[in-house]
Amino acid sequence: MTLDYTQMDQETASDTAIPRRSLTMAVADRLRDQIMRGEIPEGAQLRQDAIATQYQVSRIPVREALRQLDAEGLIEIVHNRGAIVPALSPEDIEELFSIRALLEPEVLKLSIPHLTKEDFSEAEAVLQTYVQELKHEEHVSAWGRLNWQFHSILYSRANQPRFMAIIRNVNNSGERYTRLQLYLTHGMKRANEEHHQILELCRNREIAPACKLLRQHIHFAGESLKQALERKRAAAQGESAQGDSKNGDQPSKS
Amino acid sequence: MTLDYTQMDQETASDTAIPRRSLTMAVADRLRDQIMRGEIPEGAQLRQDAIATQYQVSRIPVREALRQLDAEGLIEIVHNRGAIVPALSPEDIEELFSIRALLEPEVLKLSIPHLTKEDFSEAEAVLQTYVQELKHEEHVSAWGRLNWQFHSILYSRANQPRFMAIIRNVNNSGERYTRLQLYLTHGMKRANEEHHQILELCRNREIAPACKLLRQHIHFAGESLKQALERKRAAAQGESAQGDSKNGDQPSKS
DNA sequence: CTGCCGGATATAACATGCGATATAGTAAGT
DNA sequence: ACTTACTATATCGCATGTTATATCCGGCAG
Repeated sequence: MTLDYTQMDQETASDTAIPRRSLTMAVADRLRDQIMRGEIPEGAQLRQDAIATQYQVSRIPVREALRQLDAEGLIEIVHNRGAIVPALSPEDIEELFSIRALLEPEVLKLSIPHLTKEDFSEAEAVLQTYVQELKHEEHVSAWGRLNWQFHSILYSRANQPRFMAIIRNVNNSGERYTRLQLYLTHGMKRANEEHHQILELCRNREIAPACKLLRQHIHFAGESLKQALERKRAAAQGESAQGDSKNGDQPSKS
Repeated sequence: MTLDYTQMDQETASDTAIPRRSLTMAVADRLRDQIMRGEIPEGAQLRQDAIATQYQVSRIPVREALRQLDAEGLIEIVHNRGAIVPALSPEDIEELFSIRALLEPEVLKLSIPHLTKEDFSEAEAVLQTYVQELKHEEHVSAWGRLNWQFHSILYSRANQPRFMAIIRNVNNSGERYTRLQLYLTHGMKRANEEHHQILELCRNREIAPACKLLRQHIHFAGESLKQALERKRAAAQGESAQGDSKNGDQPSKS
């Protein structure tokens, strides 16, 4: 996977202009970010022309970016019918978190022995930022990123790039639902406490307990998210057939 | 006419969507197959123009197919410099099989309760074909496919598409090295015996033993492949050119 | 003789245009 | 009035042409 991990947030502001480097990559990053933040809601169909004109590029980079995202599992491309952001079923959520619960403890196990003090303080800083952001409800989308940052720091010393690529993709696929978890504030609180506990166990190099707690942590997060999703779907069932306007910040066309 | 839409020979019944093939998909399948069979050797650089003229298509489908394969982890695209088939290090092999050893038993556990008699007989047939093919050394490339067929049949009832997608990709990434395992004939024999044992355990619905044996089976296969690869690399160290048997029809610059 | 710089060439990245295909809307027939 | 078939439009897919960038080679200077 040719993801450019080095430079992530350099072009966050510009809406239409794409900076240098590969246009395809830039468009893919942009769309991925928008999907993960929920700005492109589930079920939305991504039309190549609209995206191309929006980003001031031709349709070729857009097409390739869409194919990239399709391979990452973020969208689905159907022949001659465009790409859509699939709505994840509770079963999908369960499966995603099962994969996480399986892979991430294994990577953590390999990483813990090589974690440095700098890693720990960095993770600590992320957790503090996390607490700060929790106070502002409007920063929901930041939570998912901070969550991933914390986890990925802990895994960073495992030196298992393929594991990490898979884990990253799986996390991305579900991240656009993290805003749902805001509804269960106690769930977030619990997650935060577990994060601190996990970090402490890693500091003490208690590998097995840390991995076990991590597995439980992921499992619980998946369960609560699954339930939140089921509630949301049940609530959306009663409403109109077309009016899912609660996430009305969709950009696909204007 | 090098490219035929109509012939969709592969695809075991695991895929949900079996839509019409686009040129991009066809090219991607072709290239993926060639890479997995080893017809495109490691280190070869895939030039878009050459592939396009070879398959009688334009460069656009080729580009998109390459990007697809890149996202699958089969090749690496470097900006403005084309795509290459990466040479996997022994550590890569180890990581790939670690992932398999982690994911596949979990899927098998979920699948076993729902396996039918038809599944068992189908798997049995694959194993018999496998034994047949082993006698002909020239059919090495068939072994990888049969191996995957057998495994995927056992997992097919788990109904975990994302697990399966990951497992499939991980298997694909390493499959072009299965020919190396031919060198250790006893390893193949052992693999065959283990396959039969696993199948028997699945028949008796002995979930835990089956999963445990599967894990060991994958682990052993990875270890032996890793050792074979190390031997090959050590041998290739002396002679800069190693004669790969069949790559006469490939766009490799020389 | 060697190392650096600049142009030529090859190759990938991107844009535009055209043909193909699916969906929707309308009209006609039962 | 309902269903079906046909047409029109919007969108995707592929081809060809153009631009940008990296590599390679040769000349010039030190």
